[in-house]
Amino acid sequence: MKRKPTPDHLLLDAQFCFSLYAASRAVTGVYRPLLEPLGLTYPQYLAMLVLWEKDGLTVRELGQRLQLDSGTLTPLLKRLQAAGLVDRRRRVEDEREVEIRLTDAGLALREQASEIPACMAQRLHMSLGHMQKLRDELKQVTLQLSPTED
Amino acid sequence: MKRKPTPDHLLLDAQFCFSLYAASRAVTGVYRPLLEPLGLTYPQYLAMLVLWEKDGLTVRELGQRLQLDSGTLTPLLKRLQAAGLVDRRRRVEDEREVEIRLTDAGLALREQASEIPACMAQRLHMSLGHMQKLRDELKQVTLQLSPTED
DNA sequence: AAAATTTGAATTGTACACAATTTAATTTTG
DNA sequence: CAAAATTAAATTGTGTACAATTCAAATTTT
Repeated sequence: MKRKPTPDHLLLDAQFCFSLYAASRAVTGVYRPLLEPLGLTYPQYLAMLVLWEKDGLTVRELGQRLQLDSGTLTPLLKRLQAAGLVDRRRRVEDEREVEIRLTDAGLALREQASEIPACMAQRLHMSLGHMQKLRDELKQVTLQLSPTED
Repeated sequence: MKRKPTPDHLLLDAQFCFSLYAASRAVTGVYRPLLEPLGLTYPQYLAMLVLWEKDGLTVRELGQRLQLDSGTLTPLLKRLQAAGLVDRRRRVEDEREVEIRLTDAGLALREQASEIPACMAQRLHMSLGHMQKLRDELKQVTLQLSPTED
C-alpha cells in the first residue's frame, strides 16, 4: 500500500510565500540588535520612520502608510509614548482622531537611526542597484495583492 | 529655526526591509481566506507542507526547516493536534524528542491544499519564471542573513 | 433637529514570533 | 560511574498582527 508522494508544487522549497516569509523574519532578526540600543522594536522603528518623514499624523494615516490597523498601532504607539518618544492627543477639529507627535527625544533619535540603513545594506552583500530592483519588485507584489486591486 | 528634513535613506519608501515586511503580510492576507476552509492559519499550513513532505519529524527538525523555535511551534502543533491533524509523542529512542505524525485526516487534507499554490500564482499576475526568480533571490537574502553566515 | 449611518480609536480575543528560563533526558568528562 | 555539561521541549513574558466588537464623535438622512 504505497502512499503518493507530495506533488512538487506543494514542496516547501517551491513556495514563493515561504521565501518571502522566511526572508522577512530574517531581516527583522538582523534589525533587532541594531535597534536595541535605540530601545525600538522593528515595527516601532517603521512607525518612527514615518513620523520622522511627516510628524503629526493620525493613527489612521500612520496605519495607511504602514498597512496596519488600530488594533496593532494603538498598543505600539502607547509603548512609544511610554518610552517618551511620541505624544498622543485627540484632534480638536475632530475628536475621533488621535494625532501622534514626536517629542524632542523622538526627533533626536533620528540621528542614531541614521546609520542603520547602511548597516543593513552592507549585511546583505548586495549591490545598491539590485537591492532597489528587488525592493521595487516586492512593492509590485504588495500592490498587486492589495485589496483594492481586482 | 528650520528643522532638517529626513535624509533620503531614512524614507519609508526607500527601505528594502519595509517592502519585504509589507509584501509578506500581504501574501499572508491572501492565503487567509484560501486556508480558512481547511481550518489552517498560514504558519500552520507551512508546518503541514513540511509534514506532507516528510512525516514523523521532531519539533526540532520541523523548526530547522521553518526557522521557528519551540516557543512558536509547541503551541502551534498543539492546535494542529487539537484539530485532529497530527499526533505528538515522545520518541522511545530519546525521550527528549517529540515526534510529529500526521493523522489520516492530516494526510487527507493535502488533497484540498493541492489547489492553493496555483490559486496564489494566479493572484500574483506574474509569470512562473519571474516568480521562481524572485523566490530564489529571496532565498539568497535569507541565506545571506542567516546567523551561520559571516 | 432627531434618528440612522458612518467613521476613527480602542478593546477583546486568538495566534504567532522570539528571548529567556525551566525541566527532563542524554552525553561528556574527570 | 557520578557530576557536569549539553540538548530538546515546554513555559513564561513581551510585542506584534488581525478579525470582530465597542464606543464616542461626526455626518448624512429623513
